[in-house]
Amino acid sequence: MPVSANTNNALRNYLLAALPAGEFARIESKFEPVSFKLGEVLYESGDKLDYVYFPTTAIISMLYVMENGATAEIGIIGNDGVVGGSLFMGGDSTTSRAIIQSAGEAVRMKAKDLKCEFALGGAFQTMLLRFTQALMTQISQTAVCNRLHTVEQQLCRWLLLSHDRLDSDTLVMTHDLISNMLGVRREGITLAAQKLGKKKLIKSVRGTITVIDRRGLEEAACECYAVVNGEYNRLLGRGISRTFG
Amino acid sequence: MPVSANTNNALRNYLLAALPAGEFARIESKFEPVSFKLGEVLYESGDKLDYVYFPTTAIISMLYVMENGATAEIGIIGNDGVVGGSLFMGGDSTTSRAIIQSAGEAVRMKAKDLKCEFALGGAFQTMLLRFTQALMTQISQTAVCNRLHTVEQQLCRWLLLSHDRLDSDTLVMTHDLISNMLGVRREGITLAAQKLGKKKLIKSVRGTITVIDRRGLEEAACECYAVVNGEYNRLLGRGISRTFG
DNA sequence: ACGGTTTTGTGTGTTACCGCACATATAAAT
DNA sequence: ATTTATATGTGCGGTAACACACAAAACCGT
Repeated sequence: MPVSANTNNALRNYLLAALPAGEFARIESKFEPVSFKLGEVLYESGDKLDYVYFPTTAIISMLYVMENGATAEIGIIGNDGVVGGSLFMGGDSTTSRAIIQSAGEAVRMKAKDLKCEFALGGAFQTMLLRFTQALMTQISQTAVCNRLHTVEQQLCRWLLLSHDRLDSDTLVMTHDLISNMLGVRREGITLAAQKLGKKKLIKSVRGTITVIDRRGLEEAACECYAVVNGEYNRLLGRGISRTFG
Repeated sequence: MPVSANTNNALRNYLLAALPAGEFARIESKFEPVSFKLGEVLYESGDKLDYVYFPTTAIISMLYVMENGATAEIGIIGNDGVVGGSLFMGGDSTTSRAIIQSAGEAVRMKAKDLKCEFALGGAFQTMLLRFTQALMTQISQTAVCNRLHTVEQQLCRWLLLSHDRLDSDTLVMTHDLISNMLGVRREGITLAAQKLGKKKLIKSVRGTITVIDRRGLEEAACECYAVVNGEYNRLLGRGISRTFG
């Protein structure tokens, strides 16, 4: 019986890994591993949520879809968080779509189980609330960034947030997909990526973007990235950022 | 001893008014009435929060202030909500400034008392969580709106959100202040307000904006307003919108 | 009634991004 | 190897919002 596989998997999620051993042991049996492909939809706007997902290697993007089909990203969630938090907040659905931005694994938990555990009020509850607070900061900063910054700056922020939640330096992602996330034209991303390429910060080749100069990317980004990263560190108690020195 | 004054005051906040009588009675003594002038700052970005505020007639705007001084609004909170929710979420501060957008009253509660009551896990907790979820929708929609919609549409959304939280049809607010909220130029607001004026939706005269045709304003707005309003109704169980049949 | 302040109105030139059209390059399919 | 699909590059006209500079009101205190 491969219990340890399940366990190790779940522990790749920082939120779960930070739980006291006893508490983790209690809820461990509620987890079920799941695997996702790029572009897969976890749930649509308005869907009743049956599960919450704790990503271990996958990255999920929360997208709002307008009536005319235009999209804009609200937030990015990786192995530092949980998708479907509105469940314990009392809503059973959200107004956004959750889509896999980077293929990988997660563990999921039944909505009912989550609500039970949350109601117990221990470290698990504290952690979920703190993460929600961090997510709110990310969403807020997305709003600000959308208002005040250039596409190039926003691309930097987006790449950094994604890079933080990824093992590799290479993102499997087309300009077109990124343009959906940032809510701009595909050509705008191509242009911005070219500029960043000329500055030797990234390398963009057909369907992949590789981060070359992480430090330089941070400097090219607006303050929004640093604010979000700072709050994640403050609230969740450790850096998932790869910032050096 | 004017206990009833205090009581009635607090009950003008829908969140508190919706509490079961017993629960309200228990926490009633923790409330302290406060009065605010336009432009007053409840707290700055990074400040440690000593109180949470339940507006009764005041309206509060959550503003993000950039390093260069530019500002953008994240959300609007009136008598349908609570300011300082990050307290029970586990952060003791936020990255935004809370500023009085419309003068009026509120009741406040000590941070410590709030945390205690929240931990009890009753209707009060449920309500705080549900409101937080509604607020997240508002913030998300602000992000989307900032990305995809014109200043005129955004002005409509903003006016509607403010109007919903106000007794009067007249907002005491200069174009300059609104421009700070929406993160655009003052001239942009003047132009947009003129257009809405020509359509007979509002009347804008030196420091005040009066809503003339509420229904028309809703039609001129992007879908963002309706989405936010819908979620508030769904999650908080009653409409604060003034939408007619 | 007066001068000072605040608020709003208007014009000019600039810029970032959009929408569209299409050329080119890279990968996958047969 | 050739076709087909997908991804990226590039150019051009259009537009919404910008920055800056003032003019014209509306209100305020004395």
